[in-house]
Amino acid sequence: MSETKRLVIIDGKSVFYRGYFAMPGLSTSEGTPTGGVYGFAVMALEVIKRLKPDYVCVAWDKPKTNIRRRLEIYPEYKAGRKPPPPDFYIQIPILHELLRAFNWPLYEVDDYEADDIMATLASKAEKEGVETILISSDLDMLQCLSPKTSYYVLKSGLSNIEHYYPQEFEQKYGLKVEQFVDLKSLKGDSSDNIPGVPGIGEKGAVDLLNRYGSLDGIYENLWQITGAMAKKLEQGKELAYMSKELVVLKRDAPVPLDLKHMDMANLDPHAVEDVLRKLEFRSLVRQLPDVMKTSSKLPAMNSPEKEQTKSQGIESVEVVDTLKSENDKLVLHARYADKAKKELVEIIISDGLKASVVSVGELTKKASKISEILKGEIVIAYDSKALVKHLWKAKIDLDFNKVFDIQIASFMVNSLVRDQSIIGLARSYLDLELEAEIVEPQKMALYEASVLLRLYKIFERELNQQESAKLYKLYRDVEIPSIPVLASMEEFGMLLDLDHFKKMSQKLEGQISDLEQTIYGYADEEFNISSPQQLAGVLFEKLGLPTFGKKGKNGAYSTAVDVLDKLAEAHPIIDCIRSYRELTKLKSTYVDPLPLLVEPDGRLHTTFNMTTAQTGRLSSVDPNLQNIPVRTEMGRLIRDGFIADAGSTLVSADYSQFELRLAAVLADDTDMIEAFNSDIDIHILTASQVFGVALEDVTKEMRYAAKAVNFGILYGQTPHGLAAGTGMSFGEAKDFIDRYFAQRAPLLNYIERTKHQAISDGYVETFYGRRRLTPDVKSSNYAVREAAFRQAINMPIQGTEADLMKMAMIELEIELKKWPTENKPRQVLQVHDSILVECQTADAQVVGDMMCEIMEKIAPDLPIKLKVDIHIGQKWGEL
DNA sequence: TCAATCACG
DNA sequence: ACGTACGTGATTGAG
Repeated sequence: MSETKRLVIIDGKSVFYRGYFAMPGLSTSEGTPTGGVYGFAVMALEVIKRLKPDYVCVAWDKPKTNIRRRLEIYPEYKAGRKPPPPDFYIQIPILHELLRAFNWPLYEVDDYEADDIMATLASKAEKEGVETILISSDLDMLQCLSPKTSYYVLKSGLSNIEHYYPQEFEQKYGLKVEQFVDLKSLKGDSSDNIPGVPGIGEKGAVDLLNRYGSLDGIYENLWQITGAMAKKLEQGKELAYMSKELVVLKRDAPVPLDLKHMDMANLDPHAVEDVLRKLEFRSLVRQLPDVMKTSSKLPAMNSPEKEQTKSQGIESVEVVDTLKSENDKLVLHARYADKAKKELVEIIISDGLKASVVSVGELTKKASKISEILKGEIVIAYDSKALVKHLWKAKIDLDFNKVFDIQIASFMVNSLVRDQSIIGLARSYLDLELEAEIVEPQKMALYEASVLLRLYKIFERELNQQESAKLYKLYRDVEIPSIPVLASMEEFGMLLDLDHFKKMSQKLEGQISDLEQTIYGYADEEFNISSPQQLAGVLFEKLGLPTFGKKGKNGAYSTAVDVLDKLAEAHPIIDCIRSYRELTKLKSTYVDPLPLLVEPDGRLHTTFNMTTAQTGRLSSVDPNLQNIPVRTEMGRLIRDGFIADAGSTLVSADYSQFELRLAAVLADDTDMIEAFNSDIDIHILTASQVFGVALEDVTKEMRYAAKAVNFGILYGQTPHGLAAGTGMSFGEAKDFIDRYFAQRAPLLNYIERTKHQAISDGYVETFYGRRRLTPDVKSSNYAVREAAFRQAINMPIQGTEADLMKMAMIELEIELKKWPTENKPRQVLQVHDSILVECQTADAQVVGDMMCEIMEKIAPDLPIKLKVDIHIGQKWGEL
């Protein structure tokens, strides 16, 4: 380990008060109040146990009258603060006694607040090369953050702590630490009564600082700022600079950094015990031996399993090639700088006994060594998709035949576990409390790596539970192999026509403002059309339109499309509102944000989530490319902005009637299967059967009704829902469904069978064994229970679709990799029943044929013909 | 942070 | 008398 020493500086009063309010009225049997001291003692023991400091000291706030410096600047500073309660002063001598026992010096200085003292000491420690951890509850301390100084913020409640390194700060605020003071100067702080610039809040301040860098920067560039913002800034200039003086911490407090007097080596455990006993803190006395015994800087994790004890003392080693596990298993873990996992910090390779840490900068240099080490080993990872994308950048490949992904495994074993993070899984499966706030980020990854090894054993066994090991097969042959396919799609991305988006935005802008004016005209007032509340007010109160009694949870009348559709005849404003909704949705969700997400390669890179949808489907985020509009004319124009590169072409392959075909298979409905296999229009067939007319006599309306039921059935629809969705009356809908099931008895049988399985087995599953647990079918709440049944009915259908799509993508990828020419075709997107490929224009036809072939033949064992439609074009919108 | 709304399959 | 179609993600307004 390194030689770096660690100093903890505690804001004494802040900690004291936290205990005081958390333990109101705590006292000894003699009646001495001890709440605040207790809070301090709890914190002190935590500090020793968790942080293993080499030095500790305490800073103390002088009473308000002694902070002349700030009061001279602004007499209202900290106005409104209540004086300390009466039993506060009684406890101070007791606290001093406790501090003496710990041998922790206490610093208080006239005219300097505790914050200033802490900042001063932290600066001095930094110069000495000492790592500092600050503990307080005032966010002003954040300005002290540096690579060597971190900050624990105490929040309300006893265990509510947030730990900040500069990294966390920058992530949370989107600002550099140096900008913090300017942020406060702008937005003010009501708790300290710091004014800031009136009218500017957090968001405005952050925005300004991002644009102009600093307070000075903002005022130098004031001429660039327009409108209300400029006015506010101009008028608030003096207040802003005065606030800055109040906020900025003084680092010249006359206190020495006297490490000898803070040294933990001087702590006398017996003296501490005596004081704690005297104060009747019995539970703390009991904890004491446990707190004092550990001295290592890298604490061992508490491990319920004996077999692993040896491996818990992880150490960081320099030389990567000393790592070669004895049992063919290595954990490969990544630490990221951001939540989206876009920026890698380092990777950790560990066999459970020791660990190597490779920073991102060294990754390429050590690539061949790392590849060699991983070769032949089972590689245990969490979110290997995010990880492998970073490895590929460094020219390191992963053999996914040997990868065990904990996140995927956990999700397949039980997707209902609320917290599927590593910390959450450690809690659920290992009964281990890993507190992210307590462990430093740098070491957290090491802890997590050792946890992953233990989770591996559990999930490996769980996946193989059933005699047939169906779930494990699905995991090994479908889920894991689809990871590199998806990773490669994410990495490749989709090309955007930025010019197209710009033009569209301008066009929409104009149309929307026209609609606004028309709507205001009808309403005879200006209001926020996007606010359902205000809109309801205009429609139902001012214009007196009928409400159909549909209300939301907050009691307001609904203005959703189905309501608006019914009102279309009643007032011309309705149609404008429908258009307004459509256009603003398109503009603010797609047209404006998408171009901003384009990366330097001109492409949009989504992330596919494999562990979100409870049915096994993928989801797509940042951005979501699976809900790009297509249903309306305007919407489809957005797809025209998704294009193929020069010389390239897009090819799409869509499964036709995918879910209905699968429902037929799962229900073993030979009529339906036969119809699909002979290419009969299923909705016409259904209509003819239900209405009792010949195929050729089925009208458009009859087919439409039949189609609605065919789809509704997949979700367990009720007569009421069908009526609402189609405009039938309740009686007609009920009648229709009855006749439907008379013709499709196997489907009804499937529904009953599935509901029964959900109750008796506690889960339902897809054709390939993917499971969804169904505890809610036993709920005593009618609505919850019925909803659970509908989910259970739908899951095998939607889930089998998801399984087959992944298989198809894996097969397709294998074939595309064999492509003979330099520019191989690439899969770029999956949207539940369709796959999009970008390829050389000359290859398009052949690629289309190949996709069709692979997808239709993906499951020869399935007793139904699958049908795939191919489309080719330059723009997605053309397909 | 939640509810409402609406985009997709 | 209930409460009414499955699976997602993003934006907006409002407390």
